[in-house]
Order: sequence, then structure tokens, then C-alpha cells
Amino acid sequence: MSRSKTRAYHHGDLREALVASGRKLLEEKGVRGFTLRECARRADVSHAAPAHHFASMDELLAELVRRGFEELVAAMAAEAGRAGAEPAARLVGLGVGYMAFAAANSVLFQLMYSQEAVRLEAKAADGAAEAVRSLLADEVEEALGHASGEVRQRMTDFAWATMHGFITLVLEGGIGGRDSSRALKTRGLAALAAMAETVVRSGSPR
Amino acid sequence: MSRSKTRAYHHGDLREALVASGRKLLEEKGVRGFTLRECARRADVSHAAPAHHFASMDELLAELVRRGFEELVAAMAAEAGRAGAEPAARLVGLGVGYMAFAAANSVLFQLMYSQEAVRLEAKAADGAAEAVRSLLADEVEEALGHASGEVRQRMTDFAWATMHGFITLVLEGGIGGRDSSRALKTRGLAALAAMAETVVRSGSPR
DNA sequence: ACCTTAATCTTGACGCTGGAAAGAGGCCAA
DNA sequence: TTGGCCTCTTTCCAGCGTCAAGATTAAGGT
Repeated sequence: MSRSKTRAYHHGDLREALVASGRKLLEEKGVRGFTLRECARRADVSHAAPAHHFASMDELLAELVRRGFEELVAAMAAEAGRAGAEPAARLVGLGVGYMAFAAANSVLFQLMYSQEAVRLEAKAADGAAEAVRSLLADEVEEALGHASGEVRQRMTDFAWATMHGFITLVLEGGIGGRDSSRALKTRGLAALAAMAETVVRSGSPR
Repeated sequence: MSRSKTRAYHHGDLREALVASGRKLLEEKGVRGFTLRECARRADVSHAAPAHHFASMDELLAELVRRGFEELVAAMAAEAGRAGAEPAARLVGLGVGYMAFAAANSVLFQLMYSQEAVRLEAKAADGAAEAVRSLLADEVEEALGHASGEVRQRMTDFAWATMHGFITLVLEGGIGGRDSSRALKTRGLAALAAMAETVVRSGSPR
């Protein structure tokens, strides 16, 4: 056996080990290169062991997606807190947290927002994505003051679309393919600033 | 043999047949469910036949991505043409074409803008994505009048990010999960209008 | 302390995949 | 007609996800 003799027959916390190795593997190999057997190998366990913790590969991926959303929401909230009390600044902060998470976990991020994710859990991630929206909706409402529900909805759409679109395009290379990450941050902040300004202005026209 | 006797030993135009069946298969099964053997089956050909036209599965996917970008650019240009001469309206038109293509080819669209695509061609799609950006950049320049290169760049980022982010979030379900497609179109147009307004205003401040 | 039960992990098998190698079939130019 | 070349088929390999069956250990009641 290649497996070290020091390891017990029972792993101890295989579920967590699989989540950890799975997450690394996902970033390394991409969605298509992700393999349950390689996950098991890295957790130093036989190829069929994961079945007792995740009924299928999709369930493991779903768990990764679920945790990704939790982290994303936490990153956004933390960055908004750091941004102070001004609604526009806090909106930018949410965007910074959003983009930072996406940049640091790009494959996972794309999986979270891909139709693969929709296929594999349908409901589970919906709640998680809803938390992202409500974080944005609350801040947009703050920035807008009193405004109709429709305006709030549309500005939330708009704010989300701006930050999501920008970072997605950066990750794919469409925006600033060969630019320094320093320059990219500046461009991202500029996009977020334009977004926040548009939101604020739509609350107090002209 | 299950293969019909009427088919000749030589297919005639297998490459195109594979592209066609591959494209349908991609939309049906998603990136992870895409299979070279199933493509071959649908083209009524043995599983190893594709190798003579595409050295690997990734090359077939790369070809699908390449053609996708061509269609995307064409759809944007057509819609902008329909929108008339007003820069703001044309910007919205580009967005409408963009979103319409994405909605009609959602899996392909997500593949085009995923890191899988980056992995599998690196260069090939870059030129194609560049065509999308230049379409936008030209229209932004028109809307801005005379403005610094930096402003033009940032407004192009912003415009692209808005349309890309909105349709991506719709496809994943983050925006308007259970809304009618009619309502969704209205929300999309609202986001595009906010974007176009922001671009135009940044050209002639206040 | 012991024995039962359930949980955890391993082994082995199945049908599927992508890819390589080798041979068969048909087109075309000499 | 014949030879060469391209296209396609067949066969084989290792790796994949998943299932079934057996081995090993932990936990808990007596």
C-alpha cells in the first residue's frame, strides 16, 4: 500500500478534508478537470470513500458552491463595514469585496455563477445568491432615500450587474488582459464609482 | 451495424456536422456533460472519426467558441444598426444584441466567457473578444464626443460590464429568477438605459 | 469486559469517457 | 489502372463516476 502506515483506517474528518482538497483542485484544474478520484487521492483515501459523505460528485461541488456564497457575502459585508457610513462609499465597498473574492477564487466564482451550478442544486444556492442581492438592495435603498420599489429593484440590478460584469470580464481577459493588477484595480474602482454615482443620482434627480 | 446503409463510408462534411451537433449538445448537456463520443454518434460516425478534424475535444470547443464570438459581434452590429444614429440608442442596441445572443446560446456564451475558454485557446478567442470591445469602444467614443483616452477606456469597461453582468446574472437566476421573460426584458432595458445615460453624461459633465 | 450494531473505509467491478494505434475503404491524380 | 493519400472504423488502453460487497473500526448498552 502506498498509503502511510501512520494513518488510521478511519480518517477522522474526511468530509472536511474532501472539501479542502476539492477546493484546491477546482482552482488548479478548472471545472472540467475536477475529479472525485483525485480529491480522494489528495485526502489520502480510497477512490470510493467520498461516496459516504457525498452521494455524488455534484453534491461535493454543490457544497463548495454553498460555502463560496457564504464567504462572498462575508467578504462584501466586511469591506462595506470598512467603507464607513456614506451609502455611495459602502456600495463601492460591497463591490470591492465582491471583486476581491472573485479574483481570489476565480474558478469557484465562475462555478457559482454558471448554469452548471443551477443544474446541480437548483435550490440550495438560490438562498445564498439571494443573500448577495439583499446586501446590495439594502445599500441601494439607503443610497436612494425614499424611492419606488421599481426604482430600487432596477438600481439593485444595475449595481450588481456592474460589479459582476466587470470582474467577470477581467477574469476572462476581456478587460485589461495584459495590464498590471494595480492598473486593473484602478479601473475596477472607476467602474464602481460610476455605478455608485448613477445609483445616488437616480435617488435625487438632477 | 446500426449505421444506416445509405450513408457513404466518407461522410462528406464531417467537420461541419461535428460543429453543428456539438453546438446542440453543448446547450443540452452543459459544459461538463459535453462528450466527443456523443458528438460523433449524432453525426452518425464512429467515435474516433472526429480526431481527423479536431486533434482533441478542446479544439472542437475552441472552434465553437470562435464561431460564437463571430455571431455575437454580428448580432450586436445588427441591433445597433436598427437603433438608428443616436449614440445612446446605439449603445443600448449593442446591449440588446449582446443579451439576445447570450439568452439564445446560454451555455456557449458562458463557455466563451469562462476560464475554460482561456485555458483551451489562450489566443484564438482574444481577437474575437477584442472585436466586441472595439464595437463598444467606437460607440462610446461617439457618445462621449472629445474625451481623454482614459475616460473612453473606463466608460467602455463600464458599458461592457453592465450588459455582461446583467445577462449573466439573469442566466444564473440571480436576477428575476421567476419573472416572466417580458418583465426581464424591461429590466434589462432599464439597466442598459442607466448605463447609456451614465456614459453620455460623463461626456458632457453636468 | 464483551458483544452487537452502525459507521467508515477498501476492494473490485461495470460502463462510460478521451485518446492512440493500426487497418479498411474510397477518392483522385498520374 | 494503379498508387498514394485522406477519411473513417476497429481495437485497445488508462482513467473516470458509481455501485455492491467485504473489511475494519468506533460507540454504546449490558
